[in-house]
Amino acid sequence: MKAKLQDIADRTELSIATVSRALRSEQDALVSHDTRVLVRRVAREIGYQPNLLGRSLKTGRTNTISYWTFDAFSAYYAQIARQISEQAVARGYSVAINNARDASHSLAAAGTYETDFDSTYADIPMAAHYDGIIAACDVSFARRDFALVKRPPSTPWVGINVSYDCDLDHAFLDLYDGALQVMRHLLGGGLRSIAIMIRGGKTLSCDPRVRAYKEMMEAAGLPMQHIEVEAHGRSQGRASMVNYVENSRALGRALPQAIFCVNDEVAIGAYRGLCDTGVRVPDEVRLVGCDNIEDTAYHACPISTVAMPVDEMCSTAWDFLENRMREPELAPQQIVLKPQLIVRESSQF
Amino acid sequence: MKAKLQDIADRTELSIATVSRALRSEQDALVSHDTRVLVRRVAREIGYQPNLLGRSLKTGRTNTISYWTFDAFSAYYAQIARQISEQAVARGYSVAINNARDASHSLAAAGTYETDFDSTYADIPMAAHYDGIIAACDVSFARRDFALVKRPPSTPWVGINVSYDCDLDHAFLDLYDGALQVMRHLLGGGLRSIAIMIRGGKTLSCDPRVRAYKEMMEAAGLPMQHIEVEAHGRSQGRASMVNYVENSRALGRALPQAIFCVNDEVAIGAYRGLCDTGVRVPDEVRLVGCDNIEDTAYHACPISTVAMPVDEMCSTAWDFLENRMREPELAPQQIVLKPQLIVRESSQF
DNA sequence: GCGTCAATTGTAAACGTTTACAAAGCCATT
DNA sequence: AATGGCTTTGTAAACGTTTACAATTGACGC
Repeated sequence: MKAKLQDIADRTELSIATVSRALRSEQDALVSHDTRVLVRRVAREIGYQPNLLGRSLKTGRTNTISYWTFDAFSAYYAQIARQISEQAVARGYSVAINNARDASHSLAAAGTYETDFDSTYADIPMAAHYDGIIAACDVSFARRDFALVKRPPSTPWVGINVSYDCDLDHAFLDLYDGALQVMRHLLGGGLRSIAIMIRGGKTLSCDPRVRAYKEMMEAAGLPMQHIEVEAHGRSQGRASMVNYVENSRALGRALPQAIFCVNDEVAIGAYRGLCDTGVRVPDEVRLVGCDNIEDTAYHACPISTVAMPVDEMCSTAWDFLENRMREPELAPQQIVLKPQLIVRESSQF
Repeated sequence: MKAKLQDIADRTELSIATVSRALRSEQDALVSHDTRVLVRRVAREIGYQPNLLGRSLKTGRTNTISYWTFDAFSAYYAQIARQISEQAVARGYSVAINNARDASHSLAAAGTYETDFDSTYADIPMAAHYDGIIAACDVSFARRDFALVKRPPSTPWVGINVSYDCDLDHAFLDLYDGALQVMRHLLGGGLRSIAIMIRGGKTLSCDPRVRAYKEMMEAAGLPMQHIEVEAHGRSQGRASMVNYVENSRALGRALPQAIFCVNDEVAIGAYRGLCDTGVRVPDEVRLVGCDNIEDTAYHACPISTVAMPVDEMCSTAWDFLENRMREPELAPQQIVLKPQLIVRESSQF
């Protein structure tokens, strides 16, 4: 079967302990030079690979962290997952992606992410022995106390993506500020009729983007216009947009001059919906998305969006996590990163 | 610390073996009903979670498989990764995504996937104890013998995505057939000047899409036209397209009537490149991509593409893998799945 | 020749499980 | 009363490491 320490010990006529030391220790410490060379040669010859289970069981360290998320594979979240992964490899860790969507197919099918961490993160991620956790949470989660999330006690834990006003480690994006930039841009262009396109329910009441939108509209003395989508994907954005335009025409209601979409996928869907109904972008309706996924820049009419400092967020989160693993009693480490509005043709004046 | 079997044993005044049996065995086998109930109650009370490392070390099973890939997070591959993940959860497994790109930052940055499995899959995935491996390989790999890939000996292994003409388990996509459909469509529309847009080098000589393109063009007595891209991403597609159009204009050379792009990202980039240079799609140039990533359907001019049966491929691969784990001596299990051309506006006549 | 020290190696326990085997208890059959 | 079989439980070894501690060796200074 697979080679183990004992096999090397047999062949070299050394004890298993010496073999272990010869393989692990840096330089020629703890073991003579000749032994070191011999052991390593034999290890290579018989293709020895350490059994990580045995090692981890003894050391209590797995060199694996868990990335908890609601959605690892759609464009924006995939950027984050990729970054977390690459950082992991660079820092000598493996990462297990624990995707809440996987655990709830029906929810995934419906495209809704209103998932309960406690119920979907069932036994496997809880029982597995991770050295740390990076959790990217959803906006729908915002009102809950991050600290209440069920997780292995005393496992180092860092939150990313969306803010929760808690005193745990986190590297968050300032969605509120991003939305302010969008609204200043649109209002600054002289627009008076601006809608926001986002899911209803809990998300609507919690989302910092909605808060920024509301405040800016109220400050300008303008009424709020909410276009609802069932979920934050392309298809829902398109369906909702087509429906909205047709209704507006039936009612003789004017379309808004601009629509601020909760994310780029919805914006892309809305864009296509406007194409479907023959509404010109940006002449009749201006469009702004959020997240800066790659595709926004490639449309015939490139779509304005808000760029998120994903790389910085992820590497900071990793720094925080490594600090916490080294020094468990550290004070909470927190950073809130500013996004950056990117104006493209879809909202140019 | 964390609760373990011994803690339950102490509290119930049973032996550790009985506790283990009470927790694991189905029904009331091997253990009396009362004991079973008692043990489970105490386990819940003290929040017992089994230590997966200890268990796996003993049983030799980790209930984890590895997904080997060159790129887990771009749109098309993310679809596959998601499907593999969801299937894993549904079947009671965890999946570790071992991404070759993570291991080679420079390559990732360059957007080139010409990575060597042997060198990038270094120690971690080799040493980790996986029950099985699903490997999604790249076209650039096509000429090599799949069987030569370095991997833990005797670990069940299934190949997906691209064919390698080997006798190992695989669930492959018939890219050749997909490309035939594209070429029949374009030639059937009466076009005479058709280019293919793909990376040069090894990829160009190996790719079954190129083979289909060549054969069909030769059969029609038409010359091959190759537009090279540096890598198979949007930005490279755009840059290459802009460059090609400008050169053509400078040389007074006519543009091809259609371009068959190696994948959708390149097609989207090319589409944008044609917008940049003021070339109309599909009136002047027709465009066909490959993979059917979601974005293609949402552009102002929806892009024709080839839909891959990703879900079927992944669930079949999982079936194969589970069969192989159960029955190591099974004959090679193989299936080659047909893609399906989707004609959209970008190549309508 | 003896004690001290450093360098190297070995012994054995531990990490938390699972499981083969043995043991004990009980009941029914002879 | 002895035998056999069934149910339930316990004992102990094993999975492959790491590491505290002990042991051995040789060199060296006195």
